[in-house]
Amino acid sequence: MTHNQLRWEQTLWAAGHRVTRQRALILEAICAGNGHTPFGEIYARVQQSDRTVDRSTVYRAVRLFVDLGVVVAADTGDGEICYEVARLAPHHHLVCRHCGGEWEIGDQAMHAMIAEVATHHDFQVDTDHLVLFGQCASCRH
Amino acid sequence: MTHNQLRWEQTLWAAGHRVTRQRALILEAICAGNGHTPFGEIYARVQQSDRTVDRSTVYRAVRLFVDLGVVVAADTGDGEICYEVARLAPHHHLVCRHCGGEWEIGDQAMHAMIAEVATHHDFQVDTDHLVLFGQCASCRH
DNA sequence: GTCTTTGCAAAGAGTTTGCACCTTC
DNA sequence: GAAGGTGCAAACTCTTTGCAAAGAC
Repeated sequence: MTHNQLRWEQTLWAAGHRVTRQRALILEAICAGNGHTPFGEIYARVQQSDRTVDRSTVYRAVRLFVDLGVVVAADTGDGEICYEVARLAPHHHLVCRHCGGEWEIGDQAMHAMIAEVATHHDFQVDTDHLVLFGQCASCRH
Repeated sequence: MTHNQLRWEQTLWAAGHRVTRQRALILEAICAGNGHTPFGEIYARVQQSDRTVDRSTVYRAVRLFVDLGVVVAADTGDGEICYEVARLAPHHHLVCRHCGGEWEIGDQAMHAMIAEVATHHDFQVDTDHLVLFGQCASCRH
């Protein structure tokens, strides 16, 4: 939720980029959503704080954050790319097809799957952000 | 590879749609790729058979096929939506981050994961098409 | 003062829509 | 013959780029 200020500022600085008010606003907007935030929503949130920030600035900042690894780009499955601040522990999302609800889960559930794929297909799965669709408990009743 | 003619024609017909030459070409183009086919490639293949078929026609046909369940839309992860003819058995894809290779796997590997999510999160995963990223055997050496 | 970043405007790619004509049934 | 599909053109959305002015350091 709160964006570890020191960290991203250092990361930018170390890569030779400047720390600006706009970039702070944009990162704040990405943090504001507790899950995945599509581009349009990031822009909308930034606009609420400062109407003068341009779309192109948001595009450039988001791309920069992704390139630097401060933000992770994930893909909700319908082709819409969503953004989220990078975290240490890999995690995944459950999305209900019916109500559209989202839940976050750890990656314990993936361990067995990853092991199976490793042995049977000699492939090292390295997915830090899966989106699994299905039906949530309430929608199933 | 071969598109079960009777089946899709019946499906269209049953839903009150017409079977046309263009739709046949478009479905053939989707089948032509043995894996995921992005929109641009579908269009390109259709164009090779018949230059007069319009882009909008391909868009409309693909959407219709997806709506009717004849074709499945999947998402390779980078925001590009790919299409594939629907099959009975659910299956998933492994994509190597390094060489870009693609492998198809069955859904046995998912069973454990699905069970885990069902018990721990009370969520019925219903994902018929996952794309898992990682490193293939050759690229790991 | 230098070098990056920003806002603006314009261009570009990808996708959708309206409509007159054509095709399927 | 009626209902639905097609091609064409235009519109629309989303994203990127060039450039002069503003801002970070």
